[in-house]
Amino acid sequence: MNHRHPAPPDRLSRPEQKARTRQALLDAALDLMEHRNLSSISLREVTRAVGVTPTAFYHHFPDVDSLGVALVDECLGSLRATIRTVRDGLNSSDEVINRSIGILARQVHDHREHFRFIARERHGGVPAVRAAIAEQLDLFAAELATDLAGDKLLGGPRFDRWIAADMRMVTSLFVNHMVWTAAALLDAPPDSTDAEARVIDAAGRQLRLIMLGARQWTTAD
Amino acid sequence: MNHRHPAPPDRLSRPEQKARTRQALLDAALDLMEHRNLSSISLREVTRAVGVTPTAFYHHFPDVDSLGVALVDECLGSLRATIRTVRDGLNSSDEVINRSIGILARQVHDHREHFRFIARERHGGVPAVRAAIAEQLDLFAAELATDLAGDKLLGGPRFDRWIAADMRMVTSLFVNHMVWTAAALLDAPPDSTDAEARVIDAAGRQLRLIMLGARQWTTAD
DNA sequence: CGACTCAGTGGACAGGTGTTTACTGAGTGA
DNA sequence: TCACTCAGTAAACACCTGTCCACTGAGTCG
Repeated sequence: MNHRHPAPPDRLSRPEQKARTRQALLDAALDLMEHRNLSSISLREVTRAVGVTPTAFYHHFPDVDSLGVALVDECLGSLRATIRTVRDGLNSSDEVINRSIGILARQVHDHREHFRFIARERHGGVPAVRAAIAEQLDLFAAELATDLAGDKLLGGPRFDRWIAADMRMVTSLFVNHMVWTAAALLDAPPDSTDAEARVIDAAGRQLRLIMLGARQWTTAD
Repeated sequence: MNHRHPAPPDRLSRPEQKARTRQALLDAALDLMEHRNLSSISLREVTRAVGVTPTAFYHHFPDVDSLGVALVDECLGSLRATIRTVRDGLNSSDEVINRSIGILARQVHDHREHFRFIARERHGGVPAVRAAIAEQLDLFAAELATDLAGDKLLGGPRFDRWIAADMRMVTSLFVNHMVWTAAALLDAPPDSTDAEARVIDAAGRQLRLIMLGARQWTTAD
């Protein structure tokens, strides 16, 4: 038997238990935000849903806004990671478009709450949360810029020749389109594959049209 | 002197007074939403700001959400009217682009609260308000579609030949871009003409790129 | 073992909330 | 003139909120 006891078999260690409660608070908040707003859910509701005392909340977050910031990192961080793992193997630009939208649609389908939260709070919420979202979206745009500049899209625009300012304007166009597409997918009824397909089709056309414009773009200030 | 008294000179008639209070409630709500959210302002706050009893509120709106719906009509209705009055006299497509963005920028500059409200509540808020916003934006897209199809843009895409589905996808692209541009203008500090100019410049480039793509677009399903 | 840490408890606090009820009194139309 | 309408009042209602306080007791470390 162990004469030291750093990790008893069934009972959880203290930091483990704390992390678990913290995660439970995050999950509960996301749940409560299905039909509502970060600023319209109360600290007490969240703790009630988890099954702890209101006071216990303060051991994890100074206030509800900070919990919101943590949620932003959880939601967009995971999406960014997912996208990073599948960014390679680019071929024709149409293929890239279809693939990207497919990934986005799957993510929205699997993590509705995450995207709903981001769409809700992007312009809607507390300054701190908005800033956190803006920061993550800027990271998206920056990563997209390096990917586009580095890789060769067969039959697509020669992004490697673009000046920085134009690069930023086109990546922000893509990122905004992504966020808008996610929001449109959320507005579609969750079970109707038909409505979802329509949104995906329209989004694909829009991206193809933008790509067409980018190919023609002469990069002069 | 008047022997009938339909409108006494200094005192206001009853419906006038009622309309005035109603408008005061709308204005006060918009004011309170400068840093906050429709669902996080309270009925009592609004009435307090106007200087009437909480109970008086119910003579104008059944609840705060309905006030929100009324605000949507006020904000987007006025913008739609403004745009309608200046939609004529189109020339080259670049000119149209610059003109449209100019109008938008001026409107945002003059009615910050209106656009802030729309951006906040578009995906953020109560279902009724979101629906009202979506309806108004669809109206925008429809009007834009008829304008584009009817007029001849010199050097621009021949929109009059497009099929309906593609027309919808491109107008929704424009409307979304408009909303996003408004939001970006709001995020810029209100006094800095420099930041504002950068946003306007980027938005113009994006629209020109989209127009370039539209010109190339072959309308096949 | 024994001292210490700290996640979570339970109760109380002052203050704000939406909505109800009965009322007042100026504006109004016959 | 006179009865009626109805925007706004005043007080009370039960309820929920964030935060403070002193506390408990299991996990942890020397």
